[in-house]
Amino acid sequence: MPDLVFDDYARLLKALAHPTRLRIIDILQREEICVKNIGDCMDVQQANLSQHLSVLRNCGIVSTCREGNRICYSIKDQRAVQVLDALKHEVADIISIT
Amino acid sequence: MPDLVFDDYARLLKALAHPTRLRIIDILQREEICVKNIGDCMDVQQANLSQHLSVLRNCGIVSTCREGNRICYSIKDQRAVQVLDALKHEVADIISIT
DNA sequence: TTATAATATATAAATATTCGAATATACGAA
DNA sequence: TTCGTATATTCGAATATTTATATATTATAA
Repeated sequence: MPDLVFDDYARLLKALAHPTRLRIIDILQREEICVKNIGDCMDVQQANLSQHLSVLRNCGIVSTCREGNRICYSIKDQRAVQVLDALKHEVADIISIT
Repeated sequence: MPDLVFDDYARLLKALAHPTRLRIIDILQREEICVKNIGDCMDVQQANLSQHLSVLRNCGIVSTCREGNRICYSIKDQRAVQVLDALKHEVADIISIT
C-alpha cells in the first residue's frame, strides 16, 4: 500500500472525528435535510454547526444544493456512512473461561 | 442516539486518524508483530512510532504482550479493522448520462 | 426598497496534536 | 555486574483544531 492512500484515509477520518460531525452524518444518512433542521436535532450554535458542515464539505464527504432560502445537505462519500456503521458494531469482549 | 455514543465514536476515530497509525492497523490486521518489525515496515523514527503506538494503546485499539526483549502488538478492538476496510471501499462516482 | 430568516465566513483565544531530541526503562547476554 | 538492544516517556516548539463573537451573504416577504 502506498503512503498516499493512508494520507487520504487519515484526512477522511480526521474530518469525521468529532461528535458533532458524526451526529450530522448519522442524520444525513437517513434523509437529505437543511441546516436549520439539522440544528434543531442538536444542541449546537448556528455558526458552529456551519463550521462543522464546512469541514465535511471541504473534505468531499457531503454535498449541498440550495432550495430557495435553505441549503440542503446530503452525503456524497458513502464511506462516511460505512465508517459510522463500523463504529456501531458491538465490541466483542473476549471472555476467557478458566 | 445519546450524545455519549458519538463522543466515544469520535474518540476512536481521532485515535485512528493519522497515516502512521492507520498503517500500523493495516500491518497488525495481518499479523501480530513486535515494534521493531513494525518500524522496519515504515519510515518512522523509533520514538515517534512508540508515541503513535501509545495513542492506539490508550484508546484500547491495540493490546500488547511482552516476549522477552520485545513487545508484540495485536488488535484488540476489531472496529478499527472494520473502519479501515470501509475506507478501502471505492468511492462510487455518480455518472450522469445526458 | 427594507426587513427578516437562513446560512456562511473572519477573527481570535483556548486547547490539542505532532514530532524531534533527550532520556529512561526492561530484558538478555557476556 | 555491565553492555547492548528494544521500547517507552518527557519536554518543548510548531502547527492544527475548536469554539464563540461578530459580521457578511443570500433569498424571501412585506
